Amino acid sequence: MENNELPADVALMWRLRETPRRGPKPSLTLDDIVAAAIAIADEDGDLGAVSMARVAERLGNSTMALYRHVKSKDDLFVLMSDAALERPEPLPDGVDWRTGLTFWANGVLTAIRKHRWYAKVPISGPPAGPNNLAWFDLALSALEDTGLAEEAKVGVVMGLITYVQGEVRVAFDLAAGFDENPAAFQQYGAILARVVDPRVYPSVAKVIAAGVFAMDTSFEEDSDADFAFGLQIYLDGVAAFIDRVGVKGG
Amino acid sequence: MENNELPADVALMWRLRETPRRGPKPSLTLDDIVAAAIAIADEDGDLGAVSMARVAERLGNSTMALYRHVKSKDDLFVLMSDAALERPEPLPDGVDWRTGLTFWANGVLTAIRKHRWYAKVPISGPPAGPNNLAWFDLALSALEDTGLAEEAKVGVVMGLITYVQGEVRVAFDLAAGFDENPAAFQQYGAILARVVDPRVYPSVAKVIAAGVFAMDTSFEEDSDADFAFGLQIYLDGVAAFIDRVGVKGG
DNA sequence: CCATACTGCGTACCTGCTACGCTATTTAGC
DNA sequence: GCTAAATAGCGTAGCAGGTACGCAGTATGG
Repeated sequence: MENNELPADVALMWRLRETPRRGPKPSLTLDDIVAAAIAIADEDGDLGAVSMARVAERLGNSTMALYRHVKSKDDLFVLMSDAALERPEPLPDGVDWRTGLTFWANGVLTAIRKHRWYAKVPISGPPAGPNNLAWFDLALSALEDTGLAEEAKVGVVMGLITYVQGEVRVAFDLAAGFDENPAAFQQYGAILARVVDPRVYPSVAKVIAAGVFAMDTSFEEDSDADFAFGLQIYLDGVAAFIDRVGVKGG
Repeated sequence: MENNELPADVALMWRLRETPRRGPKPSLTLDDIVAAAIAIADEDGDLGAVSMARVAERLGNSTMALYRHVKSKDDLFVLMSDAALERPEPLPDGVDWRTGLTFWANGVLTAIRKHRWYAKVPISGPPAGPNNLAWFDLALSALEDTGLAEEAKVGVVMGLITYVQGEVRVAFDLAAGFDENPAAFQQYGAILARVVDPRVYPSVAKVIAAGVFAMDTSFEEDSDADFAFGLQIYLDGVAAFIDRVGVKGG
C-alpha cells in the first residue's frame, strides 16, 4: 500500500484512508467534523472559538469521539483550511496573464472573505490539500503563455499568495479590532498627532498633517482599495519581470 | 491631563503613566516584564511558550503580580511586538528611493529574524508604538523625493509591510515545520507527484515534472531567495507606479 | 460463536488566563 | 508623627481547553 508512506494529514486531506472492515459503523464522518468546525469559526469569525468540545457538542457527540477521526486539533486546522477554500471557478477563456491573475486574486479574496479566520491557521507545510492545489494550479495556468520558466512561475505565484494572504490577514484583524473598539480607530489620527513628535518622526508627522489618517471612508471601502492598490503594484512588478526575462508573446 | 483620553495600551507603550505617589515601590517594571516575555518567546521561537506564569517565574514573582502592570496577556503581546523591533538604523545619505526601500526591507527582515514569533502577534490596531512608528517613518522618508502624494506613500509602504511580514510569517512557519518533521519536506515533491493527477492539476504537474519542488537547496537559502525575488517584483511595481503618477525627480 | 478490531465516551490530568480579596507598604495631608 | 488613602504583591479559586487512557459496546472475519 503506497498510502502508508504518506504523512497522516495529507492522507486525511485526500481521503485516502482505507475503509475499515470490522467494528461499529462510525456515527461521525471526517467531513461532518470539519464542516462543524468551519461553521463555528465562521459564526464567531475567530479560530479561537473552535474548541474540540464545541465541535463535538454541535455534532451531538462527546469531545473524545473526535479523536477517532483526527489526530489533534492542529490536524483539524489543516483540514479546515483546505476545506474552507472551495474549488475555484476556471479562468475566462483566452485572457492574458494579467487579467487572469487579477481574476484569480479577486477569487481568492472572495473565497477567504467567507472565512475570516483563514489567514490565521498556522502554516504547517507547503500547500498539499486538493483545494489549495486547485487554486495553485489555476494561478500557474494564468502564466502559461508568458514563457516564464516553471520555477519563475512558482516564484511569482508564491509571492502573490503571500501578498494576498497578508493583506487579508491585516484587513480582517483590523476589522475585528474596529468592531471591538470603534472609538480607538476613529481617533487614530488624533492619537498619533498627540503622541508623535515631528522632530522624531518627521515623515509620519507630514502624513498626519496631510490628513491621511482621518478615516473618512468606511472600513470595507478602505481595505478594498488597499487590496486593489497593492495588487496593481505587484502585477506591475510581474509585468516588468516578464519583460525582462520572459519571451514576449501572447 | 491629556493622557487620560489615550487608550490604555497606547499610553503604556509610550510610557505615559504618571508615576504614582503612594504605595510600595514596585519591584517590577514594565520593561522587565516585556523583556522577560520576549526572552521566553525568543528562546522557544514560539509565542505559545509565553505564559503569564512563565514570565512571572523568570522574574521571581508570582503570576498575578504581572497584572498590576499589564491589563491582560493581549496587552503584553502588543507591548512585546513594539519592543521587539529595536530602533532602525537611519538610511544611508542621499540614496534613491529604491535603494532606500531595499535597505529598509532588509533591515526589517534582520530585525524580525531575531524574533521569529513577531509575525504571529495578533494585530489589534494600526501601528501606534514608538518603534513601529520609527520604522514606518523611515520607510516614508525613503519615498520623500518621489513626488508621490502622502496618501500614495502610505499605500506603498503599507503594501510593502504587508508583503514583508507575510513572507516572514510563511518562512518561519515553514522552517518550524521543517525542524519538526524534515522528512515530510524532503519528500514534498514525491508526495505531490503521488497525489496529483495531471488531468486535474495540469500546471502543478508540469511544475513537478520540471523538478521545482526537488528541494536541492537549503531552507535558509531558499527563503532568502524568495524574499529577494518578491521584493524585487514589488519594487518594480512601485517604480512603474511612480513613473505613472509621480513627478519625476530626484 | 468467538476473537478481533474498531467506535464512542467518561474520567482525569495538566496547562493557562484572570477575578477577587487580603496583606503589607508607602506617602499625602494634617 | 499619625492616620487614611492608594498601591504592590500574591494566594486562592474558578473556568476553559487539549488530550492520554482505558473501558464498554458493536460489527465482522474466520
